[in-house]
Amino acid sequence: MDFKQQVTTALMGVLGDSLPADKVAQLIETPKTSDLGDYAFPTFILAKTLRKAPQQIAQDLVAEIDQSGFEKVIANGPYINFFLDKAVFSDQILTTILTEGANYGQSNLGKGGNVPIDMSSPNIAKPISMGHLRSTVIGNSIAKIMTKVGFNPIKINHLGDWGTQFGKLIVAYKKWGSEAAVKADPITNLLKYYVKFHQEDVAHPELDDEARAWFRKLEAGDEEATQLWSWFRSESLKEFQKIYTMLGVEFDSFNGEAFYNDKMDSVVNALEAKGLLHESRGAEIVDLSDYNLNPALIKKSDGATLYMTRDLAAAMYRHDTYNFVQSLYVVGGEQREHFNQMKAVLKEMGNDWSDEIRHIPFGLITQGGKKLSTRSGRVILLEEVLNDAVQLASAQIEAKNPDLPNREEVAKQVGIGAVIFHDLKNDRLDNFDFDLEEVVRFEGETGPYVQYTNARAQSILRKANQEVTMDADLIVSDANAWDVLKMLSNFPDMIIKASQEYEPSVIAKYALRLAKAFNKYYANSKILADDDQKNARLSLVKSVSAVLEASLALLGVQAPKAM
RNA sequence: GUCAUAGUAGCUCAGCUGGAUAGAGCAACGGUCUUCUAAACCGUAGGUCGCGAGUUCGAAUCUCGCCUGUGACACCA
Repeated sequence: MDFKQQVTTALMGVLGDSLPADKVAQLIETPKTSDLGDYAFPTFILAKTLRKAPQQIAQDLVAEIDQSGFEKVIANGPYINFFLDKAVFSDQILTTILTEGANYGQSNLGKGGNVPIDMSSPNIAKPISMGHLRSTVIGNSIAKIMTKVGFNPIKINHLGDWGTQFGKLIVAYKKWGSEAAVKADPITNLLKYYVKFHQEDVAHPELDDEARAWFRKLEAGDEEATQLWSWFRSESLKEFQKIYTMLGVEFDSFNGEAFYNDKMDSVVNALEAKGLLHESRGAEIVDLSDYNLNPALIKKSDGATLYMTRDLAAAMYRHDTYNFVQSLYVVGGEQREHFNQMKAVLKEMGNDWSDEIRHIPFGLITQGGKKLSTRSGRVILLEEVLNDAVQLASAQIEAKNPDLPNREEVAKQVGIGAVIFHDLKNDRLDNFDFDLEEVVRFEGETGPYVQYTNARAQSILRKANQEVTMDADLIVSDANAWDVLKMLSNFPDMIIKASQEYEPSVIAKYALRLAKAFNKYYANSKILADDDQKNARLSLVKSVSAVLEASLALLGVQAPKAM
């Protein structure tokens, strides 16, 4: 039964023709606190047509309304407050969750449509930083959320595996590098060579010429250059894989920039054929003044292609390959203009599917208020942050629960869970200043708080020593349980909201509120008391755990059964 | 300068398709472990919702202007 529909029907019974049903449904709101009821209807809009004070209207309507099926319906000032029948609600929601299990909240809005998601995308030979973490975990969570509403996401790691920096890298490696060092610690040493190159080329500008020459060789398919490039790439990837494993993120494609090398000519040709390409200041551009945008640079004055060219090729490749219903790019907000340009160019080419391309921007991470950058040395290495977090979690377990079995495993789940959750709990667009203590906090509104709540629920289920049955009605009448039951019923709506807004924080905030409601119930009620509602209470605990675990899963956070 | 994005408690943020006394967490202060995991729970204190107009029965929420922060503004990605 749809409870909101029940309220709408009741209202329509007394409103007559004064308001259409969809308008009524739209006006029904959820009061801030349970003591004001479960649904409320404000009567202000009726004041004009009925020529009565809203307070009076509320009273009059309540007197006429059919209250059957509700616990009570009362007038409260200008509002009509509806209190649902708690027994019916309790039984219905708990039965639904126990029956559907992990499928609770699943829908098929997406009808199986393909949704490529451009995410993570680190640069070869450079370490993965906190900035990449955002794209990785946001993209991963969106993929899970999209799956839950029936889409088929395709996670694409658009690696930064091409560009002039590879010329520099090859020069540096040949001058100062060693195979053994790269094999032992690829990222650290490749980065070292790269940095040394930039130090040396100040005094020795001829290095830049060498680098350019090597990059040209690479582009021409020179065997040695290609072999080195491919080796750097695979060593880097191995290193990245360690971090992805820690984060529990998997990809469907690692087609990066290099993959589109042979696909750019056709883009340029197509633009030319449609007469969109213009020469300006020596470069080839597409004019976008109709869109109030700067021109899109397709070719540099030296004839070389650019980021835009490559992304256009990638966009078209993804369209042709996946026939997507949406194409997402989880990329920092500073690239807004770029994606607007890209969509505009595709549109100019006559591709109306360009409307289904969505840039999912996110805020910047700063340190001490300053932007991070590899060159200036302000980098926060993700691996270090994750390791620190695991260590802190381990210390926490030592202090709180030293007898816990498989402590190391749990420390990883909790430490890394804290980092991921911290990144996802706020609006994507919020900037945040990096503070390790803040990121790996275990108390308050954090991932570990949600995990801990679930661990407590699991602990009760273990101690109960009895299976939850659905033989009798699952009625939990405890007042403290009411908010928990209502929170449980909200989960499907939250998933839909999160999917429409591409906002994992919707799920994270929901999980926090559910956990909070459950902890309050837990602190005030004896769940394992032997009375006739014990089975019902256990079904509530089981449902809470199921939904908490499902929520964490949507965020890509693990849920240990004990911690 | 243009465009985008943000400004809510000491700090970090919810709330923003208009609605009932503006909510959390952290930090501070004070309570609760002989009873299901105290990574928890309860309480106290803390706010001109950047500023000023406008629309409305009603504005943190919508419109306009201003101030401040951040980002982007063609040959990087």
